[in-house]
Amino acid sequence: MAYRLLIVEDSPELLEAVSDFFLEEGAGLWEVVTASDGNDALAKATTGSFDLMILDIMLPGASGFDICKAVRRKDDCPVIFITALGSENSILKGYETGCDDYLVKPFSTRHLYAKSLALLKRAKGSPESEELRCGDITLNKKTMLVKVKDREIRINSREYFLLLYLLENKGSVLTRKSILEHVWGDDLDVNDRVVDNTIRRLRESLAEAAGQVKTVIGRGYRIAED
Amino acid sequence: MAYRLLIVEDSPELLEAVSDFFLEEGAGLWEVVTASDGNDALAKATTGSFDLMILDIMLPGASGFDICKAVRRKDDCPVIFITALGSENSILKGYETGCDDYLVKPFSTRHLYAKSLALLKRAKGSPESEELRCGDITLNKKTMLVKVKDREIRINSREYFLLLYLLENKGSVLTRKSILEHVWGDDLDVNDRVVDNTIRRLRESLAEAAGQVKTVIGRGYRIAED
DNA sequence: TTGCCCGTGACATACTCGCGACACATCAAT
DNA sequence: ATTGATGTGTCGCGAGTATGTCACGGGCAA
Repeated sequence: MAYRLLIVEDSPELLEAVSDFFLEEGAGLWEVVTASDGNDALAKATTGSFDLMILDIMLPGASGFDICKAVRRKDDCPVIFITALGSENSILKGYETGCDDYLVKPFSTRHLYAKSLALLKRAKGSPESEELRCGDITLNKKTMLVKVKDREIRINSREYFLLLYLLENKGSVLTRKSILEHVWGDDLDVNDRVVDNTIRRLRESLAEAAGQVKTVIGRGYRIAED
Repeated sequence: MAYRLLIVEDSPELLEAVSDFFLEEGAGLWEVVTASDGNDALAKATTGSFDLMILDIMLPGASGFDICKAVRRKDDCPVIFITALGSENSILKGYETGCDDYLVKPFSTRHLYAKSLALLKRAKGSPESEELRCGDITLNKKTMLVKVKDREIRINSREYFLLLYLLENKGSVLTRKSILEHVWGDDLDVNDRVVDNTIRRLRESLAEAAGQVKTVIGRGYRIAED
């Protein structure tokens, strides 16, 4: 699914350059909304829901600072300032209003793009990773194929979603209860032992990598690197 | 509780400047570990557990990239590169290795500090931030792993929840009654001595850190820094 | 000392979990 | 429709682990 991005910048050329770069570089990854004056931006920022905002500071109407503050009152959406104001005070003011990053013009669009990905990854968890890996196990969300040491293995649906849930929470201990909720959903009229059994079958399917599925007695299960 | 910060930089002056700034500006907020060559840094980064790393790229021994990659194999700790390498390629390579930010020298220490705070705030909710620490004991609520001096220990479920309760109320004395209520819940038809016994077993599990679990005669138990 | 409080080891029991076996549903090929 | 292959839920057993209980003894304060 696409990430919603708001770009606010009063120079039409720069706005277009940045916007185009995101659209071309991450084909389909971004859904870009733009604004070129402060009040328009404020309206869009406060009413819409975004995954990332890139804001100029000096704007006609409300300033980038104003927009950032307004956003922060509402949610925790990542914010990057791009501005010609390179003074230390201005930078620090930016961070005080709660921005995540501050880029002084002129800047490399590619650099901005890399920053955005890193920030999004930090805020949301990895953007475009279709592959989840842990030790010898690789799971591809798109093809739904699972590999152990680059050898493809046969795995059935319940096991697949269980493994997916484990991998998406690599390292964490998952209780039976939460496993049931996430993998079985609302069919909560099932026996507790299905989890054990599915874990067992998953381990069988994983063959050499079976040991990576750890049981934490009294607490649940987790997946580990080895 | 202090954030554990690793700073790696081969110029002694810069290293000291940055380190001092963090220690003075955020009095008590930071626990700083430093390294000035790549191999030392690599050892510290992979064995210790940190909340943030600030890495130079060009170093004697392993490079900052190497350190970042090694760290990423283990966990998700935020990484900021500080370097004289300002070329676009180098910056992008930095982001590819999974860093969160890339600062080109010369930079403002105050700016670095602000970035660090913003990043740390953002990284909340990541595994590292779910950690409770007291003296040599670290408990991660997400992974449910307990470490003593960075060495993982085996602990069973009852002991785990007892330790969790102690750590969440670090400093306070907890009576047997309140411990029973919180750790045992509704099964209140248990003997009073189970608490003692579980405390004993917890101390066994904690090995060297056993002394941190203090008994307060006539009142109950508390956990202390040493 | 006396009495209370706590630590400790031993022990019995309760519990968890892995496992095999089986039942039933689904689905495709015949 | 019949058949068989496959996927999935359920049951019950047994080994290993966790946990509650008890009894004993030591330390400390009065």
